[in-house]
Amino acid sequence: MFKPVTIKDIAKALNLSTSTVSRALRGGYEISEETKQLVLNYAEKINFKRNPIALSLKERRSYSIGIVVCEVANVFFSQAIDGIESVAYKRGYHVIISQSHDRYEREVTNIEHLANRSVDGIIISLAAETKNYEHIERLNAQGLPIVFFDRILESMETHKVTSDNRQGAFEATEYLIKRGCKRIAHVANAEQLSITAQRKIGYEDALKKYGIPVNPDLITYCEHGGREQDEVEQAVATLLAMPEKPDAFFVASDRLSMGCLSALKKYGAENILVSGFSNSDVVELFEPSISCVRQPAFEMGRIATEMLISLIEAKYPVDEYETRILNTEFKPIGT
Amino acid sequence: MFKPVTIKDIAKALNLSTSTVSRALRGGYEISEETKQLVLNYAEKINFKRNPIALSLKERRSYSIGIVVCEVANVFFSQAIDGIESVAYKRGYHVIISQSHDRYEREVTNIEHLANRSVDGIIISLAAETKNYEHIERLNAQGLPIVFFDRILESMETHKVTSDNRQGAFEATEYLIKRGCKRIAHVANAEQLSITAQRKIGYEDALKKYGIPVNPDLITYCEHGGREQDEVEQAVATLLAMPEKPDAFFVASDRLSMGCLSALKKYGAENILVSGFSNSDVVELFEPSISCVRQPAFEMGRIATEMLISLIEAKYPVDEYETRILNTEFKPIGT
DNA sequence: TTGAAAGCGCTAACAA
DNA sequence: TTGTTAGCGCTTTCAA
Repeated sequence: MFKPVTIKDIAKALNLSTSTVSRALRGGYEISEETKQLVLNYAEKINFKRNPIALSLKERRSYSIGIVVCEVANVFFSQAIDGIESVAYKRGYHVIISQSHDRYEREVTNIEHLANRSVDGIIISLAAETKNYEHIERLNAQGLPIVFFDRILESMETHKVTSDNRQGAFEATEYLIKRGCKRIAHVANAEQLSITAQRKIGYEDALKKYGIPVNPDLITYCEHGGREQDEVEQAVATLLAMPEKPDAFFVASDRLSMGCLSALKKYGAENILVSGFSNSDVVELFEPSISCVRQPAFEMGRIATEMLISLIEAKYPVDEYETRILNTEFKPIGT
Repeated sequence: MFKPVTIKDIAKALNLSTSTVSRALRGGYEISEETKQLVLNYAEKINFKRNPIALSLKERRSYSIGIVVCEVANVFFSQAIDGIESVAYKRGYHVIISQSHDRYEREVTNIEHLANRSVDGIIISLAAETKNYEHIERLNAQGLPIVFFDRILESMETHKVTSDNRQGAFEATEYLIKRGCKRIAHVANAEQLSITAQRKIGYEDALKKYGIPVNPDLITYCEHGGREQDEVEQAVATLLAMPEKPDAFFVASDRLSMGCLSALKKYGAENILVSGFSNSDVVELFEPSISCVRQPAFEMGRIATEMLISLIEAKYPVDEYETRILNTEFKPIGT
């Protein structure tokens, strides 16, 4: 069926050996300009392309990197992917995207799929449901380069990129306080995620700064990251049903933010002030509205990829790792 | 660095030949139950995985399929991707996603990247800017299985999946007419896209049915698919500046719909009624609001993948091709 | 039932 | 400067 031309075909046609052809193709030294042009012209004519699979087998690397995110339909992640692609392509790498849908099993399957010599390294943001990290630790121990972004695994020794989740959460909460809110609920992501912990600290710090007591009842975790809208609606309903209803919501992620706004609308609680993490580009269209903490998603992807490629191409084993924390930006409603 | 175990390691450890190990691993016949178990147990113990690259080279296929869409940040496409993945994984295929960002050059690059023996087939929705199809036609002629979905290439003989764009557009336009609108503008995608033509026909059919003259001045094409918001704002501004201002908009795609709503809000024209194609799941939060034509994106992805795999795994050359047209669903505002 | 050997497409020592 | 050859990991005839 699909039968691409090989180096052998060229060799035969030109009456050369495959190695000569190979050398000519890769612009080698040790070859006469004449032969080289001959080969190059012919290759061009018949539209020859090196077989990347054979190359991979030979070089024992694939020039492709794997990405694992919870889902591409999430603006934050699709922007991050754009950032990843921007440097990957420039450096000659393919990008293979896979989605965990915030499920542990999917994450394991995807990583194993990617790992087994078909990618040279992996960039990952953990699934909300992941609590066991063996699948990643094992690969890392085997020497597969892994870089974390966004939802990182603190305990693993490798490069990491996050945004300043603490500060972002602080600003979002402070904004609500300054707008006069006193009972600020926090709809959080799965408890074990790094970002959840950081954002919670920021939230609490803001409350403390203004002398507002931290009330654990006002904090709800969505263990599945809001994978099903039910989960979020449940959380919102519970908060709204409290004897002393919250007067504001601080929401910890893009998906949760959308879910909360929907739920608030559904329950007719549009008057409640909302701020939260979201990279949506149509946020100004939302009603009820939301003040957003923006993460530099593209930049995070870019940096994570630089880091990964530096690991992949490192001549000597790397033992100094870096954690980059990028600034967030706060956008109050209507700006 | 990363050094996975090979079949050879197993052979050495167990004092067998590589061929025996290979046979045992793939549950072959011609092998004693005893040896088989021995190998299987050992392989399990050391967590052996076959090297997919070597396999690909050998079998001359990669068990992976390539996808080209304009962007994953678009809900329609991310849903379609979920559909594609759902069947691909079940059938043992990897999925490699790439984005054209509606640019012709990116589409060409991506396709060539994917094609050269690293994928067994391609599922594609054309970039808005693509007007020349040689890059696809050549591959198809070479025997690489290709399936189109959404933005199809009518002239190519292969399987295709679309939704009923004509009917969807008809319903969206008819709705506006029934709400009393008389001057309905149409913000369309790039003119050469299959979906643009179909949706325009649906729009015009509806107008004709109700005796409203088709006014070409009310139709604006966005040649870049709304890749930059400027393009959409320009289109909206021009329409709003007409001596007889339109009283409604029919918008032809998800991206354009978002862009139009933003632009309408910006120009203070929220009173204009809007309907259009959109698979957004937070559409009820939008202000101004929009009535949506929903496409069965997941289903389209699913079917396209079934089709592609049937082409890939076909024992004999296929020469009967199918075009599936799926129904859309119309959701008036507030339902 | 097992092993030896060839080959998928390519590169790189080594020889000529 | 060019060709010969071995080998990347795996499967698969063919022989034993």
